[in-house]
Amino acid sequence: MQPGTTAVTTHHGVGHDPQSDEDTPTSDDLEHFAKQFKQRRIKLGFTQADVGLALGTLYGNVFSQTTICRFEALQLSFKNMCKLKPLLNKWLEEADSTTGSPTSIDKIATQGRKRKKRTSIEVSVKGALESHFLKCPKPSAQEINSLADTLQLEKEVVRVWFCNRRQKEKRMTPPGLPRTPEDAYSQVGSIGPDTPSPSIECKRMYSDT
DNA sequence: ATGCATGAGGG
DNA sequence: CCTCATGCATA
Repeated sequence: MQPGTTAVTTHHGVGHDPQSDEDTPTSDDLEHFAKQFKQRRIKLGFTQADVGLALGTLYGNVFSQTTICRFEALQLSFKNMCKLKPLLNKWLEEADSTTGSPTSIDKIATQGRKRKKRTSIEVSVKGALESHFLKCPKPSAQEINSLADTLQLEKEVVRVWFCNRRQKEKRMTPPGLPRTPEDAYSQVGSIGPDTPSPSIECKRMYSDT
């Protein structure tokens, strides 16, 4: 491991831990924590779903595999990450201190609501949507209607697609970022406030389940 | 791991 | 209608 020399905490007065829970962490803190968390989680033999459930039985806040996965991948908003970090940190402490203790099982009742079947949007259509998003990330209801008609989709589907797309833009890790875990110093030089990279590589890595 | 979806809260 | 946190279902 690298003997982190990134201790940039502006200490002025009393001493305090950078990894304390009573302070808004920096993006760097979160990134590091997420990495450590995932590593330890795997080492301890837990899956993302297990953690989500454990959080529920420990503190009453149940989370799905999806959320844990997104946390580890930094695919949540900064605020959301800050909110979840203390919880996961607590779980980590518990998990590693509890040497082989059986976890209690808990279940929550599922709602009797009918969820709409996930609409599969064709790749070509997705491309069209993305093009429009680049021009206008926030189209009006009328624009959505128009688009929906052109693409032969329900306008609700189009509307939701734009909502989800906007959320993606707000994640900590912007879409298309080469997040190679083994990569240590791969910089393409100077990147501006926006993504000037015309070609984006899509890498698939199956490091763990 | 990720795409589409829900629902609460705000205006 | 939007944002935001979150997850079922699926690739």
